[in-house]
Order: sequence, then C-alpha cells, then structure tokens
Amino acid sequence: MVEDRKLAVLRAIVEDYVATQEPVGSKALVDRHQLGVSPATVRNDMAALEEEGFITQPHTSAGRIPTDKGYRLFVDRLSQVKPLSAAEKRAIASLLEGAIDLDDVVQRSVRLLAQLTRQVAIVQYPTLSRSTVRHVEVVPLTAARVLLVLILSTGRVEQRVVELPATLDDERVADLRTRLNRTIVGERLADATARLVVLPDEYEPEQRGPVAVLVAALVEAMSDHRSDERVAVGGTANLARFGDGFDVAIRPMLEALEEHVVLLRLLGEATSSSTVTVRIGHEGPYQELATTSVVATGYGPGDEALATLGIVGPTRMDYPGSMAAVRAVARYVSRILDEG
Amino acid sequence: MVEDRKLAVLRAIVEDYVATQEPVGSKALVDRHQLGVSPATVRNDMAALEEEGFITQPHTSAGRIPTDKGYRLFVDRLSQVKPLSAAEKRAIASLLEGAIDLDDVVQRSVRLLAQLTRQVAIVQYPTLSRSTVRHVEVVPLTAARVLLVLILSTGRVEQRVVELPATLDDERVADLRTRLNRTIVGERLADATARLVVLPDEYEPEQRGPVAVLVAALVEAMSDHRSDERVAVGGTANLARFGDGFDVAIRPMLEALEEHVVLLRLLGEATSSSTVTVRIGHEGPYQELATTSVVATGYGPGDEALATLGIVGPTRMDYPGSMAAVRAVARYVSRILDEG
DNA sequence: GCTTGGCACTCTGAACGTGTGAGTGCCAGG
DNA sequence: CCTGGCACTCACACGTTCAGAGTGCCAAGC
Repeated sequence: MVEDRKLAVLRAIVEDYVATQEPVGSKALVDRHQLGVSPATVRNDMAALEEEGFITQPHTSAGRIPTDKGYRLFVDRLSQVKPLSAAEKRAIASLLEGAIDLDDVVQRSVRLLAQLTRQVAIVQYPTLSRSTVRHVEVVPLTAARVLLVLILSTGRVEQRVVELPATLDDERVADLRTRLNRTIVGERLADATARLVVLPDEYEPEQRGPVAVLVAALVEAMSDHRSDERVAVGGTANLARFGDGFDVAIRPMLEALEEHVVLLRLLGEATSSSTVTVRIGHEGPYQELATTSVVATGYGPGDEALATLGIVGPTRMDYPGSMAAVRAVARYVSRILDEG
Repeated sequence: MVEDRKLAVLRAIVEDYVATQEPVGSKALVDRHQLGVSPATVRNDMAALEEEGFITQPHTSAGRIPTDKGYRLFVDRLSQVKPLSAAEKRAIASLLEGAIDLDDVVQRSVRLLAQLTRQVAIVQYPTLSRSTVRHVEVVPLTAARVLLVLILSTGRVEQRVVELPATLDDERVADLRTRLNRTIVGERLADATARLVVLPDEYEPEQRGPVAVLVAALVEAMSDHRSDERVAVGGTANLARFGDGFDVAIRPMLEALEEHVVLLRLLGEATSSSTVTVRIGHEGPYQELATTSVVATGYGPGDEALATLGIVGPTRMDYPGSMAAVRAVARYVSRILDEG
C-alpha cells in the first residue's frame, strides 16, 4: 500500500530527526531504514507528506523535519509505547520503595522521571479537592479554644487553632468529634463541604454558634487553595541540552517553571492513570512554549486521578520513551499511594 | 597620588565592564569617566594593574576585563553600597507587608530579591537548630496516644502522634504539658534538647516510661534535619540573561539549584544580618561555578542570624546593587520575623 | 619622575567570495 | 507506480581581506 509506506516514511523521519536533531533527507532515510524503495520514491512520498502538512523544510534544499501535525500523527498512530528496560524498572522500584512520606514520594518521583526521560519533570502534589477525608480530630486546648486536625486520604494534614464564641465542655467536644467524623469521613472534599454546611442545623439554636465556627474553619481548611497548587519540579538542568533554539525556548520555560499555576495548566486536567496525554507544541495554552511538548498523566490510588505528573521537553523529543516512563512512574506512585 | 588613580581606573573598568559586558579599552575609559589624564597614562596604569593580577586581556589587543582578584578589591575597597531607590524600598515594604505566614514570607522574599537584582535568588528557611521553642502542646487522642505539637519562634510547626507504653489520664497529661513548657519554652533547640533528656529523671520510676517516650519524640522532632535543609529558589529565568559563556555556566548552575545541599554550601555560614558576604568566582567551593559569584547575608529576628539569603550570578555582576538589595531584604525580613 | 602624543604593531571580527555537497523536483523510461 | 538520471538550489564551511580598536613603547615636555 502506498499510504502505508508514506506513514512508514513519516515514522522514519520522526525517529531519525529525534535521534540526530538534523533535517533528514531521502537518501539518509533509505540508508538507515529498510524501506525497500529508492530515494526517488521516498522523495515523492515526502512531497506528498509535505503537501499534507506533516513535514516541512527548514529551507529549500535541506532535509525535512516533522511539523507539530506530523508529531501528532506519529504519537497517535505510528508509535507503540516502548517497554522500559528491566534496569529501568528496577530503578523505579528501588527508588520509590524507600519513600517515607508523601513529600518524599513526590520528590523521588520527580527526580526519577527527570532521570528516565532526561527532560524536565513535573509532579503535582495530590490535590485536596479530589482526595477524601480520612479523619478529623478536635482537641480542646482551653475552654474556648480547640485544635482542629484534618487528615486526608493522601496523607496530607491540615490543622487550625479555632477560637470559639462560647465554651465547650469536653463531653460536647467528644460528641462533636464523633459527629463530624461520622458525617464526612470517606467523603471527597467537595461532598464533605456540602454536608458540613448543613450540620449546624442539626443542633439546638443555642449550640449552633461554636459548631458553625468549627465547620467554617474546617471548610476553610479544605478549600485552602495553596496546597492545591503545589508542584515539584526536577531535571531543569536538562534544559541545557536543548541544543538548537536554545535561548528562544529556555527563557519562557524557566519562567513557566517558576509559575506553578502555569505549570498546572500545562499539565492539564488529571485524567485516569491509564491514559497518557500528549500535548504537542502549539497545541498547548502558551504561545511562548510553542516549541515544547508535554507528556502527562493522572495518578492516584485505585486508578482514580488525584493529581497529575509528567514531563516537558522540546517538541523534538522521544515520545514513545517519554510516554513509557511517565506511565510507569504514575503506576508505581499510584500503587504506593494505594498501600500507604 | 598615582596609586589612587590606579584604583580609580580599576573601579572604572569594573563599572564599565559590568555595564557593557565588553572588554574596556583605555580610550573608552577616559571618554566615559572624568579621570583627568590621557589614554596613554591610563594605559600605563592598566599595564601595572595587569602586572598585579587585577585585570587581564581576553586576547592581545583587546580591552581589559577584571579578574576575580580585581572584583575582590573592588568589592572590598572601591564600592560603596548603593542606596536603594525610594521606589525599590516601597516595593520591598509593600510586597512583604502582605505575607501571611513563614512560608509566604520566604516565597515573597525570594521573588523580591530576584526581581531587584535580576539574578537567581536563594532564601534558606529559618533553621530549627538556631530557633527557640515558643510552645509545646500535648493533646490526648486516646488513652495511650497523644498528639505532640511543637511551635517554634520562627513560626514553624512540627507535629507527631506518639504511642505511649502506658495510659496517661488527662490530669497527668496536663501536668506534663505544663512541665514541658516550663522546661523548654524560650530555649534554643540545642539547649532544649539538653534539658529534655534529663527530664524523665524527675519522675517516679514507674512513670518514666511514657515521659521518656514523649521526650524522645520531641527531641526527634527538633532534630529533624529535613526542615534544616529547606531553601526557596527564584528568578531562574534570569539565567537566560547570562549572555556570554551561556552554556558553560548555566548547566552547573541549574544542577546546583536542584541540589539544596549544594545551595546551602554556596550561601555559606549565616552571619549577622548586618554583614553582607561576597564570594567571587573561584573563591567558592565549587569549581564548576568558577564564573559565578554569591552575595549573601544572614537574617533573623533581633539581628540574630537564623538563616541565610542571597543571590547567585555571574562574576560580572553589579556588586553594589546586589549587596544593597540583599541587605535591604534581609533587614525587612528580619523585622517581620521580629514582629511575628 | 610623571604625563603625553605619536607611531608601529597586533589581533579580532565583520564582510565578502567561492565552492562543495546534500538535498530537491521533475521527467522519461521501465 | 517505481526508479535512475539530471539540472538546480541553497546553506554552510573555508579562506581572504580589511578596518578598527586597542596595545606597548619611546622620546619629548612639564
């Protein structure tokens, strides 16, 4: 089939260009791949591919390089996810084994991902909004002052000291604690909030004051957006390998890496941990990053996407390898969150 | 005085080179500065300065650039700290005013510093080991389980859930809390540790078990080295402005910025917040960073250096400006820690 | 004893030509 | 539909040249 060969040519171009970083010509192509046809034939195919917008010439009489559209086709139809080597799998397992807490897991993942892909890695901390409540603790400090501790399914702990408008004896506090836990343990934060706001209504009017204050503090703790935005970044030194188009791409990249909000937008919506999302060049939300691509996926316990992790690199990157690494790390991390 | 003029020439060379990033020649020098002598004279002085190792020629028949030794002399004897503009002072004040907690103060400082100096900024979180204990809270969770909350003078909070070898009734807990606070509030962590370890001895033998466990947990919380090493980094996008010698310097720089231990070594020992330390090029501990300089100072409440902050940039940087910015930010931050 | 103008010298970096080679498009024949 | 051949096009590497900035040194002047 002619159409099949054209795709084979595109695949070969992408692979060679990614490997050599140089425009690839028809002759080099037949030399390095078993296409079974002559350079002239490949040239015809290339002309067609260029016509369709999958490849382009940096200047007349140079080889071809893939366009964003070409990479897109490559990623969608031409590449199969490269299985990781045994050594890589071992590296992942052993590095993540030793993690001691949530922060540590995230730190290690980001390093690992950067090392495996030789790109910049980004790992979002599990977001509050999607996680569930594991436990609420209410401890009296003084008669009109309690410490509120909120423990989430991700292991994150939020705490608040709350001043009450009236005193609460220990018995009341104990009752309240039981009630709170019964109401929201196991709920997602969004649902928990909904249940909490109607809780004061269950109390006698004269008792509502302290309860309402407590509930308000809890809701506030849960909706604390600052922890929502936390991300870890690693492997920035890999930016130095960008090579060509160095300064045009590196500056906006460094700027983006400091703006965590930007990074989160880059990573995109957390999807299930089984799907790896690839965003190529101009497909992303930022024009300055038109020469960079993002490979990301969601992760979380039980295949439920609590947060996102991924890598950012030049459009001319090794997509199969990156996708494999991202997927593998996401799976390992998810498993660890399952156990923890 | 001839000697004086030579120093003036060195100062002029440093200033011009920092401004233009290009080797400066004798003619340009007399044009741009009121030296009151002819280029030929300046040439003689330059020859002498080169002889003494303060300046050098990148290649024959080019202008001169300062050596590390030249910068050192400039910083030590020739520069006076540039006062910040009113606008800059206002920017500092207004930006740091709104900070809500310790983390926020650090985040804002790092941004501010990066913005003011247009270099990479580094702020170390106040270290535990030098801070003092503000309060200890012991709250019973169940009969044989308590939550330990340690609040430090820097605003940092450490917490542990401790399993006791025996039950403790509320009265005992209350007594223990009072005793603990009386023992270590206001103490530096090092001293607090010393006092804590002998505390169990004050109890009856049969009560020592739980106390010892609690004390051990507290000591462990205080000596937790992970928080010791925390640093915030900002303004990495300024690396893109390095210009010349880009790739030689940027790579080790990015690598260093990911290794917090390395950063801490770079910043060096925390000194009093009134002294600004400058480390130029090869004077630093890392050979790969021979073309970068560090301007740093300590900060903390009451002029006591709890931690360090500073900037890292190319040796060819604006030292007076950087020193002024670093000093100013350190002072403002110290003041805020005083109040908080 | 400094300072200075003059002068010859050096060397980089920009500008310019030139040529080579990789790569292309097209065409005619298989 | 494939293929070999052929003319054509450029980027890039290379050598050459040239101007300009800068230097060092010397002899004269203050």
